[in-house]
Amino acid sequence: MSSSRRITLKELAQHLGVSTASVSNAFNRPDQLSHDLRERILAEARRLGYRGPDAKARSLRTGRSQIVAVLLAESLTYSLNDAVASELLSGIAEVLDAHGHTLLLLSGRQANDRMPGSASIADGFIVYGLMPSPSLLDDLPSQHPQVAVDFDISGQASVHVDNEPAAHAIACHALRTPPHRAGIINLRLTEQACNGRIGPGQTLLSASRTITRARLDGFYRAFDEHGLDAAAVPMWNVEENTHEVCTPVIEGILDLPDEERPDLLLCMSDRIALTVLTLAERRGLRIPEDLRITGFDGIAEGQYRSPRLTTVRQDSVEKGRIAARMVLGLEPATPRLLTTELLIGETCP
Amino acid sequence: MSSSRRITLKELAQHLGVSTASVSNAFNRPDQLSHDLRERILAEARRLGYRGPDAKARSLRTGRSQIVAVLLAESLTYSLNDAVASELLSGIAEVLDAHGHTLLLLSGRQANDRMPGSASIADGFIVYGLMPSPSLLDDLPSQHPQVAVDFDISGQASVHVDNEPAAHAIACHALRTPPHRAGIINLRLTEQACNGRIGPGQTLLSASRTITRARLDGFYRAFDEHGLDAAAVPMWNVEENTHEVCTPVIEGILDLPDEERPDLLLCMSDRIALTVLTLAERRGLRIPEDLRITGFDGIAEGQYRSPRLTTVRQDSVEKGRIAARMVLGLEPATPRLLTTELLIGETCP
DNA sequence: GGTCGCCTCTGAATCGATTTAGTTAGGGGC
DNA sequence: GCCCCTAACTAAATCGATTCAGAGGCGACC
Repeated sequence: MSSSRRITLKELAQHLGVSTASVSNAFNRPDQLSHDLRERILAEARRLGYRGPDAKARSLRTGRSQIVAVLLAESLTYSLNDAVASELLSGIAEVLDAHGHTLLLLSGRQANDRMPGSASIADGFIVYGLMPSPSLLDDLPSQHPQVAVDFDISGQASVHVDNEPAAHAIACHALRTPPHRAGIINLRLTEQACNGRIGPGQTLLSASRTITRARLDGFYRAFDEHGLDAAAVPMWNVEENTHEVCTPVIEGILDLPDEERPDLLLCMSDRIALTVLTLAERRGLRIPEDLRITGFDGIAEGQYRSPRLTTVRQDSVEKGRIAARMVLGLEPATPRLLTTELLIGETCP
Repeated sequence: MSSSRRITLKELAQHLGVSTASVSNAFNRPDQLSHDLRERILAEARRLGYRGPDAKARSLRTGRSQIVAVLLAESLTYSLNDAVASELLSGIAEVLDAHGHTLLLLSGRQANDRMPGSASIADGFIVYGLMPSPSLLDDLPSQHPQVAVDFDISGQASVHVDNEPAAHAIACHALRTPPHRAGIINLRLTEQACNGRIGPGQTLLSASRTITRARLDGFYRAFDEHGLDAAAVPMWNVEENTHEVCTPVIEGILDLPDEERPDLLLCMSDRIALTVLTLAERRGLRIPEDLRITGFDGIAEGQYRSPRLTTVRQDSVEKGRIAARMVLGLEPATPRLLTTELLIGETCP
């Protein structure tokens, strides 16, 4: 019954005494053969346990695999546990699913520095974030569509979020109530890796190297407009958007003597803001009386809790949907810029 | 320079005046040809923009694709936003990455009821959770390894968590302080879909149909051992492990008059427990004085917050690692049962 | 000097499908 | 009865690689 090797289309054709073309058509183009023959073929296929054309052979012959690869700048382990990346993937998966495609996950931080060979199996690529090594993109088969998310690949389609105005908006909201001492916690903003206070000597990355630079520009514009000296606002930096990495930096901030501790912290991500919130609560600080906190991203974790995080929401799911539609050719592959929405929670009313 | 079509291995061989075998060996088996020839081939490949053997053709010929598929019982959209599933994927990705494999995401809840044809491209399958339609598993190429996670496929390897003892342990912890009124919030436990109170008429699913049944058995054993009448404990049920679905059910519980509202809620998942926590806090209930809450899973969101959730941790990342190692043949493909760890937080000290 | 073995390299079969061009049979129109 | 058209089916080329069996050359050993 179940032989060790799977039966092939050719063998099935021989069993039936028909050509391989007819069997192929029975599965792919029902209008190309008579109803009776088709039924006969499908019945025999079921009987012999033939599960349909082999994907490897089919993809070689047709040149298409029905697979779209998502190439993530961060490691898969990190990305899968990051709410923003998960939402993006979720939006991508939704559209791919609806159009009979599947999702292959690739990371720019593999064990070795090269793209795995299996990458070239995909029909198209969605690239999320700036790769650690730009040469990785050279390995992608150039004749397949590529869509960049949250950064740019020259000459390719892209989906972006309007970071500067979003950051400006939330900072304006926060600065309506003048803080005694504001502070900013950045994410991967410095040229040299830095987990802690950003000193005057450190150079910052440009907006083409990190999206948080655009957010900082928005913050600065808001400070300026409120007559505050942005350059005097203390800044910290974290290299990774995780509890583990953020915790020591934030503890350093919260453990400052009362007269130095900020009473307003603008954070570059919800993950950072939530970590601030947790650690502040554990120290018995009153939120928002003793400390006001803002985030960025609008992840679910910040909203389905009490107090709710004040933040600005980017629709990462929609970002994924658009990228997926572009890569499938369902939508013109042009640069798209998404807007954001201010969410006023209880951490900074 | 860059023609529209990619150059093939055969064309590269012709350019160089060598056989295709040598070019193939240059990329795959460096010991099979002289150093000089190999360098000459690689140099010419670079010059002509040849990016290495095509994955489609290679996988057809070798029979292996270096791709492992993860088949998820839930939709991808749900799974990617579920912390437990994400941790599992994360563990899988970690091992696959380290061994040069990539990850293909498939869902048992596709648009149509059949497995996408591209599934047969994978070298092996990790199946997570009970499929909505069991026939989906028949579509999987049977000669490739399959590993079941959190359920069983007859005759296949599996990775399980020891649910009953885990649930027993946390219930025992909670019952050390006798509650006035305990309650249990279940997850997809009833035969008929039900979001709300479980009445006496409803039949429960067996442990082979849902993992939460084993957890309930553990709870019941603990009640028995503490001389409490488990059958008298009110139970609720939710059909999906999300804020949206849980919220109305939990509001119904918390809005009960004081003398009926439970002061101990045992929840089948951390997601449920965290939703209880949020809604209780918004109502001004004191945790744990007015209401003690326990979860199940040990997701990060429950621990990196204040108050910390009392729960029992299953190591989903490790579960993923083991499944991946089994599917790659790095570990014997035998049934594995993982133990859990009681985490005592502030929601039920 | 002959033989053996090793190192390089090549020719050709093969993986399992899809698809083009073409053949056959049958029916309708005149 | 003839011609043309369509429907149904087939033969064979092809997609782009891998790999087995074998050929040729060279040095070493007896």
